[in-house]
Amino acid sequence: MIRAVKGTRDLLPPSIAVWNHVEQVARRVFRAYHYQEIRTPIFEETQLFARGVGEETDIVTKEMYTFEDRDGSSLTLRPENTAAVIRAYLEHRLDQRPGIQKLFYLGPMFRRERPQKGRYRQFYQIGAEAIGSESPAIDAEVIELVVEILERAGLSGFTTLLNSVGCPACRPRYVARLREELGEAAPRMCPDCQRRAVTNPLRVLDCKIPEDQPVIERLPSILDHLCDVCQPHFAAVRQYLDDRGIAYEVRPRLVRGLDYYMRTTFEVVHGALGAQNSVLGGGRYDGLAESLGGRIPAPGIGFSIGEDRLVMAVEEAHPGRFADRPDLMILPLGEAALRHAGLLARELRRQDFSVEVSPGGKLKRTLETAHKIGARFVLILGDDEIAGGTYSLKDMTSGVQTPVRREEIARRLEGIQ
RNA sequence: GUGGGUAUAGCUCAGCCGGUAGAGCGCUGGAUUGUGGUUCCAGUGGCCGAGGGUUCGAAUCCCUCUACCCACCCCA
Repeated sequence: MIRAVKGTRDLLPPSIAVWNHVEQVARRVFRAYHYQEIRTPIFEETQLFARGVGEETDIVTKEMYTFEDRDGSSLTLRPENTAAVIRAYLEHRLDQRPGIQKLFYLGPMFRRERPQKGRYRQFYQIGAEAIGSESPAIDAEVIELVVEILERAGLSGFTTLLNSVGCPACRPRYVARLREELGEAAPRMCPDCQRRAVTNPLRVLDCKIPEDQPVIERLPSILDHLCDVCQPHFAAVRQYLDDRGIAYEVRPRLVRGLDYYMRTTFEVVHGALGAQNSVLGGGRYDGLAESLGGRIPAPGIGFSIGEDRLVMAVEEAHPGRFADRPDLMILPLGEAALRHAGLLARELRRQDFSVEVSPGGKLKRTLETAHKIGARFVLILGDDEIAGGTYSLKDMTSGVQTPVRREEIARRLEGIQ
């Protein structure tokens, strides 16, 4: 039997309703903050991600779905979308449009990792980028926006982590300092940290091994090494978040995996997700456009929500709450009633009601089916009703059944919407 | 790439020390006429992940493989 390939999955009812709910909430919030949608291709030239994400990152070195096209060019299924959005910004000269470009996207991304809870090879991200301003006010607004999405989606009990990772002016100095310290400390740490101390010192900071924590505590903090630009920028972001009453925790050891981040970085974690507890990550990337070879500066900040993880957490918090239930199920008794039901259903469907028509059978069974599929109302339609010109409308929640005339049905259904 | 766990009905799982399969849920139907949720009855269901070995006999013991899950790595 042919099965879905490793790390991919079918999204089925009823949980697809949660996906739609999350996406609908996101679209509504994006609209409120005046973000507009952008849809970039699912695959791009490999170079875009190699340069955008960082040649040395794990994503680029071992997790990309890269293939050779028939003309010999190297293409890659997108492992993330920020680089592509910036590419589009440069390609279409969106810098020439008025104001800050605020764009959102949602869709599948691809990384060839070993699947586990909350991690898939085809996974979905809901993200946004605000391009064209270096102002810390934008940073705060972006964080406010993403928190708004999470809350309105039905998530609670999450923690927003905030940090600044500096910029090309100050981070190298900090990294050098860190290397120095690690020269002494690393030998006392876990094997992974000893490796990271050489390859990527910043990664040592978020090692999870308990024994290493005391050592990590004593390592220098990047926040003490921010330059004259980064330091006030970070202070301003915090100020604006405080103004809004948005809760966050400063985590000087929060580092991001993608090379393009600078200054503000943030992450939201949630307990109910297993080891992959991060629901979203984001940050500022003022130098990304240049590293893509663009001559136009495109300072920006963005985030991406791991939709699979958000859906998982929302489902856990509100089981069964977002199921798609039909407003009405029509139960015709007999051939004449079935024909009549077809016409009636079409009329109601044109008024945007969700209507199911039973193909027939014993009333007891069809009522049982109506109950199982969650129909809010049931309309019983037999010879008596056709003759009398009224229908029997039953409220499946209360069990109360009342005679209604055709023109009353819509109004009765409205009452429950 | 590394480690651990699990594979038996559509789903969740029993099945001890080897004697050729069970439950609950689901699904279909019935409990006399056109009334659901509860109840009762019946039916439907399985190459016991695949291959090999031990044995008179393997879902059960051994080996190999595969798949899935979880964790590491890394990240959303």
